[in-house]
Amino acid sequence: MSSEVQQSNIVTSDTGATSDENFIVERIFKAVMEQRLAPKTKLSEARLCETFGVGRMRVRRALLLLSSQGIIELQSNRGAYVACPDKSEANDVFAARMLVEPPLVRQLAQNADDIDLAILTDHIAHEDAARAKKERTEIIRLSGEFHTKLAQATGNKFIFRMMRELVTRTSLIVGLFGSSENASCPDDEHSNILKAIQSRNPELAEELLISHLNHIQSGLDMDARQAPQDDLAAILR
Amino acid sequence: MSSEVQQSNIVTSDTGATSDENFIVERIFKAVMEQRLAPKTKLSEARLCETFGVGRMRVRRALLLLSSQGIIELQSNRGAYVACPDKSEANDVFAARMLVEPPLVRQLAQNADDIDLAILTDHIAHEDAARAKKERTEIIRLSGEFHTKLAQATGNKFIFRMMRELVTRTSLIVGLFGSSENASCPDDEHSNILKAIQSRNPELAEELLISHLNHIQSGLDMDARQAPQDDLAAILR
DNA sequence: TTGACAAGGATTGTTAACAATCTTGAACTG
DNA sequence: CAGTTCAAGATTGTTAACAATCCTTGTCAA
Repeated sequence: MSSEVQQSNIVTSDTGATSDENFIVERIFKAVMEQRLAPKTKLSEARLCETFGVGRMRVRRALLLLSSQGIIELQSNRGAYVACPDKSEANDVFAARMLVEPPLVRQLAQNADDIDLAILTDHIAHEDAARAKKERTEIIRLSGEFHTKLAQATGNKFIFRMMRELVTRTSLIVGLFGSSENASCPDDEHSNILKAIQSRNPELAEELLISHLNHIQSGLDMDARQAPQDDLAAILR
Repeated sequence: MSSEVQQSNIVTSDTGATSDENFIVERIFKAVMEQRLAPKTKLSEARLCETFGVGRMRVRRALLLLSSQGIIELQSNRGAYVACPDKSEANDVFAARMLVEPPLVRQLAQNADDIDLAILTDHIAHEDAARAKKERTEIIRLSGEFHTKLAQATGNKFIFRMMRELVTRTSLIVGLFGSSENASCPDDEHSNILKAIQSRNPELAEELLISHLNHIQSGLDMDARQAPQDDLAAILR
């Protein structure tokens, strides 16, 4: 495990591309992740240009990158829309997480160093604080980020990228199929998973994670999809 | 498990983007995968334009996509170069595969249907044929593709994408750090893994896969890196 | 000979105009 | 009134010229 992880420079997200479009990508990515941009929302080039004060080329490149990550969908001659996962895709996302995440926490329970654990502990504190203040978007963001940080704690950028994609998709899915209450993860499950990792109990950590994922998935209603639209680019600040 | 998998339309690689640049991406991707394009090779826009008979914009978009997949590296004002993984990245790739692939084959041993197994069996036959004829690039291609097809057999596009990225990186790494002999996977290990899956023996399949990955990794010399260069764009046909 | 320096050419990055496609809405027909 | 057609506007796709940067090469001086 690495100590540089929390610096978030070593294990970071986007490869290639200049910093300008990475900024746009990150902003939109984050907005989707926090469910501030609903699926099917149209992202027009002109709007994004003025929002970010940047040329059309940069916006187009950013959109291309986002589409390659599955965050948005590019329709030919029709523009970019926030991705809208369907039932089957939702199942795939959870299946993929069920495959990857249990071995991940198992490994963390065996190998995580103190620095990683400190970061995660710190994160849980933030989550609790946000929950206490009932800050909806903050709760959503931190809930997803916990899982991302688990991956980050491995110090492995491939694992991180995989998990980041899966967690983002999960956020879209929960926004689409979840009831307003369980928009985030159940209260203390994250904390319990971390405790299992800290007490170096791989089996327990894995078991808790599996039931955690099951809780999230079972809180979804795969048939009734949520209100599709809403649009403001002021969402992007 | 799905029956449409081998049609390779359901679980496919690239999201978004028009077909033209996907063609370019696929061509370069494949060339890297088959070790016909060595790391550090420069991919100049002009060259690619004439090679594919396409405008500069298409090429630039393709390069951006390839860089987002980590296949190439975009250097500001200096152009695109085939990615050149270092020692630490190589270790990360194998660590990620060790995390993902064992549960994957375990799951296949439990759930793979006859169609999936038939595809894999067929693949092994092709591999053997290529080996018999000593067709180097074909052997390399099929060796990697076996692992990709394992992922494809799950019918899960996220798992597929993850594995595809990892396998491609592995190909780069083996080309860089491997001796000329073990450029591909050891002879009958793929076959044995498949047999374990067919006989519905998850533990054995997992065990064989782990030792298979270990064989590949231990055949590498992480310190002596290979001849860096060679360039022709006729490589792309 | 070696090194620094500068000019020219080559390559990449950016912009703006143009072309193609889609969307909107009003007029028209049945 | 419902449905269709068509034209104007809006949006996206493409191209070509221009700007900026990098690389090469030849010259010069130590």
